[in-house]
Amino acid sequence: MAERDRTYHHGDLRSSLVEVAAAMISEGGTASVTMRAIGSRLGVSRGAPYRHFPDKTALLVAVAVAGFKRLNRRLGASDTGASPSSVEQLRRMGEQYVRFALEHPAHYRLMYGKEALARQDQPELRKAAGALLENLVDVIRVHQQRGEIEGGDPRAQAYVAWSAVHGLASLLIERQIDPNVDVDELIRQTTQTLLRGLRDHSPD
Amino acid sequence: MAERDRTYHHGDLRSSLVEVAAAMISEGGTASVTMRAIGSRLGVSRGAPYRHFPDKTALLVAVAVAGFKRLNRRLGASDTGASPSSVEQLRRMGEQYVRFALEHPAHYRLMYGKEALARQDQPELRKAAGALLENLVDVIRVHQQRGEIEGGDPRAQAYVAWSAVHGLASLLIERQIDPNVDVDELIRQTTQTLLRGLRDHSPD
DNA sequence: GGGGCATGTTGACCACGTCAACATACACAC
DNA sequence: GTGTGTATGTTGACGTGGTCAACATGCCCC
Repeated sequence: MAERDRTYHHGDLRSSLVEVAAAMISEGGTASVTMRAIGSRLGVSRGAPYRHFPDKTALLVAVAVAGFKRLNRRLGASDTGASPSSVEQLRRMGEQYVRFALEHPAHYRLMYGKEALARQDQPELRKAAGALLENLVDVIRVHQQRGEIEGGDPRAQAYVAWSAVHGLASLLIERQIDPNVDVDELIRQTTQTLLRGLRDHSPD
Repeated sequence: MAERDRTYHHGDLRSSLVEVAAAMISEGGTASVTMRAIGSRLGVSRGAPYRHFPDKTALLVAVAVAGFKRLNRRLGASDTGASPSSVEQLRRMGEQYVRFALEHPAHYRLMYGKEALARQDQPELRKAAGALLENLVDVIRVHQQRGEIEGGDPRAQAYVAWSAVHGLASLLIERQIDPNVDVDELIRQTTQTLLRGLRDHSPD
């Protein structure tokens, strides 16, 4: 993957480490990611990563951050999509979100579920996830101004929307959902319900 | 905790193990749960648990299952609540769900996020989580019949509802949500939005 | 062309899950 | 009661993995 020639000094170990760790997570799950294994895969010793990350957790944080950035980029793409017409745009964002999780389940799990990462407040992680939220808030604000979504605190609405898609993604990944269910249809139904709920109307 | 007298044979190690493991998870997180530590806390050697569980994962599964049962019981309580009047009942269920997660974050995390548990299809776990879903489906069906919720596949709607509360619970636990946000209000808003979305009306 | 810092290596340590061999004691038959 | 078999608990050992300290290497800049 890394195009560097292999001298004694690797050249760009740090980013290679993140890449390889991410790949290994995707292939074999978090359990298969071992400092020794990562090193050996890069033709480097087990100790080498410690020159770039204080410990394994820090490496995993970097991987998680990279995941958030990728996800963010992907959502951005569907954001500025062809026709920024109706609520359809928001729908598509939600869909892309879930799809990302389904395509990279282990990576997604790391981004969220990792207790070890959440335990210490990792500022980088927080920032990456925060960026995601900010983008969502912006999009919601736009839709509010168009009157397509009920007024009120856009941040709160963003949290609600995030909850919906994250919850669905999470349940799907953890196989809590009957495999016979039509996933596409379920995604559509979820975003549909969410958007209906966010649309202004009705008494209470 | 366990009231047994400590002879050589513990008497009821199996359930004590589950209890203690659950307690340790709550107190120190999953990482603190070690076969050795569990044993020592029960005045028993590190090998003893292996007479009751084939491996650590099996023990954790038992803990997770216990968690699902507790959660289920709690939701059941709010189900048959005083006034089975309006959609308020559903709202309360959602609220209780999230509250449970907030009160037992590590336990909740174990119930879902544990990759190791999900990886092998643990039938017991599946059953316990399935029971949760079934109850939710039932409640939704009732509300459908009352016309308080749009018709359609109640199972799909249950998944949508589950996604919403699970997502919110998960984000809260993983501290992805700004601590300055009023949690109660956010919970209310989430269930509110969800129920609006599920209510029948409007074109599409 | 030499010194210093960044980077990589190796040996060692400890914690942990797990297994096999061994110990104990309770239950039940006689 | 006595004996024996099975369930339960213990201990020693092994392999894996994260991590640190001591050492090696080589790039960069004067």
